[in-house]
Amino acid sequence: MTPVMTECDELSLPYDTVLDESPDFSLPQTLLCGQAFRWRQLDQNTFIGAAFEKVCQIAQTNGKIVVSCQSAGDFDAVWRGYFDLDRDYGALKNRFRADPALAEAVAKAPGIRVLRQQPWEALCTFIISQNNNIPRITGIVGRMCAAFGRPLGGGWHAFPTPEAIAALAPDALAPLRAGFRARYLVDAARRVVSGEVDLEALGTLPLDEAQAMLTRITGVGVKVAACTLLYGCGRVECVPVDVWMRRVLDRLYPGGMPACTYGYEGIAQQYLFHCARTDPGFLDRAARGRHRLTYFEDSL
DNA sequence: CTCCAGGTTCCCG
DNA sequence: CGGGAACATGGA
Repeated sequence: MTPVMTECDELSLPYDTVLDESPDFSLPQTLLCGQAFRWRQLDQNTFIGAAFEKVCQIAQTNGKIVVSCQSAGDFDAVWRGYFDLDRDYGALKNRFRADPALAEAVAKAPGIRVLRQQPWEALCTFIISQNNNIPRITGIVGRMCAAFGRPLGGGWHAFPTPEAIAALAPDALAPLRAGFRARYLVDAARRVVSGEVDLEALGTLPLDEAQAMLTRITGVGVKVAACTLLYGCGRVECVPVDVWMRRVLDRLYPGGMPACTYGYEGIAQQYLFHCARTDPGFLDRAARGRHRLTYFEDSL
């Protein structure tokens, strides 16, 4: 007997939207730079993933980017916003290039964009990220969706709702192998469901108030709060400071992010983070360059 | 076997 | 208050 597939297990992505290729949008640079954990690379230039309870495949070939969606309205309703396609990254990068170190970082990965994810998913994935590495974060997030998220077809699942997680005891999360972070996820869910953490308000509240709301959650410190605000709430002025950005700030910007990033510090952060993490010589080179500038100014 | 990983909490001086 | 160790898990 062959097993019968129910209709909802099948995945079809019949609705294509075609975009022109752009120097401001690289799929690997954007999807593999540690900001989102729900994308699988099918080949060099093809990815499939889920967000906002939808699945899509996105491929870059022959000067075009093809976004293949489940339903007719998905591109405009979900993916246009998710990939931040209405923001002019070319103009932003021109501003950033006023700073020499940023100019190098932008040149190194010019196709990075900052995704606009859902607040709850960003909160959870960055709770999971603490003292952890990207492959394992991806694994835990995948198991979390498979175990508790609504099926979307083809074995894909939505990210679980706060209600679904709030209803669980922490040991019910044991199969995720999230370790000590399991109870943090349940605490976060409980506070979201109770309204103590207002995910909508995080998008507009003054940054210090939004941070205070998030850090009330056990297991959420300043860094995870900043990631939630930047990647989940569209707060592009927000800079998560992890070990890599700590080094960048100490070495290059002890007085804070440079003026040319004003209002978009979080986006500038993404280029700097990527460069510091993947290019071992970047910080030394950039710091030397900074010293030369300072020396030059002193000699005037 | 030790070390480390987009941190945070807890505890001790 | 400031500095460390502990915290689960798994890959190098």
